[in-house]
Amino acid sequence: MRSARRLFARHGYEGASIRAITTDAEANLGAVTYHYGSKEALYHAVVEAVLEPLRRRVAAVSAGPGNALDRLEAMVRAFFEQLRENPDQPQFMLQQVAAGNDPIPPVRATIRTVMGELARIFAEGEREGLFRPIENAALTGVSVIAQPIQLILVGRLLGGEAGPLHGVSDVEIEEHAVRFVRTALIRPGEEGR
Amino acid sequence: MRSARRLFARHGYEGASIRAITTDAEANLGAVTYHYGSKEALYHAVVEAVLEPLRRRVAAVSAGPGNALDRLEAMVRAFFEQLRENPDQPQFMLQQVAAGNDPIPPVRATIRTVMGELARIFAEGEREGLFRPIENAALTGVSVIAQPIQLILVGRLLGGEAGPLHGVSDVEIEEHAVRFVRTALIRPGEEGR
DNA sequence: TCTCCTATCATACGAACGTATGAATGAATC
DNA sequence: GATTCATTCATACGTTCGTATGATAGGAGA
Repeated sequence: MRSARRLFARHGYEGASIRAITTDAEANLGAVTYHYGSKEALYHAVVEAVLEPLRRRVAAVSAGPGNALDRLEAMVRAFFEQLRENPDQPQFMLQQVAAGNDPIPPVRATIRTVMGELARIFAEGEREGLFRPIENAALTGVSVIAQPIQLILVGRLLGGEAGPLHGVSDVEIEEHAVRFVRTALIRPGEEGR
Repeated sequence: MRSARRLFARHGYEGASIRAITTDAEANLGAVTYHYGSKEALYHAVVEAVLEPLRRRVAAVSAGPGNALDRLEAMVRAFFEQLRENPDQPQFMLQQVAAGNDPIPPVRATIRTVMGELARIFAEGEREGLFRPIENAALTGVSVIAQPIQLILVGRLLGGEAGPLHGVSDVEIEEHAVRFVRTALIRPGEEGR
């Protein structure tokens, strides 16, 4: 599983061969077929294993303490935490998106969970007068989630020796994302909160 | 080229075979080798062909009229225009990012151009007092560019029959992105501009 | 000790891959 | 009309792919 996860993330579904995975895992070539039935089944298992903890984390934040702004910030931080702990995960999410096909069930479930929790936070934030009016919760949700995902991924890409993000720490990136999202959503006059 | 572009975008580099591409293009199997030399050379040609117009467009916006806020908005709209006219492009950009390897030269050039132009806009916006203080231009640039990319891609994914973005038009998506970015960067008190 | 049963192993199979090769084609040049 | 030359075409090569198969191993339960 660990090898599959890394190689699928790095090279995509077609690019990661069963041979490469089993060799990396120091297992026999037949191991995938025996334990999972097929390469595709292994892939689905990996995706589910990657996304399930994210769903749990998101649900926990949503049930957590604080007002809407606190919980929004916690949501962004939860994404960062999750993506930092699982360096291969963003690639998976983007591969799913980039493929453009109907997403497989665990992806669909994760999208539904995240969007649902964000919509609740937005609604509460508007009710409390903490947030600006939000015209479309789904679009705003995408805008918010885009921050951790894009920043982590692109940050990795631009963080190289000569890249524009060279030397920028993970903490700085997270604080930037939180500030950016907060600023975009908070109602003018509530900035102190 | 057109077939290669579509199939590379849809299935990734490894997932799109020369046979599939040439069949789709109603060309001979040998056409790729003859005209480009190898599959990899074809891929590089496709990436360059996809990114070059984007670089031109970004440069044009940066040289265009208006204050920093106008040009920032124009930049976001330019991305939407570009991505709408080239439906396969976002996948390419994300595949490059997801692969995590050293980006190939056209990608590197595009990143440099976009980030550079955005940094100029930010600096001018701060100087004019139109923008909030921007702590890190590169991070803020990523946050801005994440909007069109993520919204177009995820919008496609969530726009299905039962998706949360079903029925949301391209125009609404673009207006949302412009508003989101504008709100996140404009200095309080300048909202009327 | 013998019997299961699960797991690992080496190996084989057909299909699909990227690439190479030489013949056919057909418009341009003389 | 003959020649040239850039393309197209059918086909072949060796490799790698996902999967299937039968042998082997080794601990658990009788």
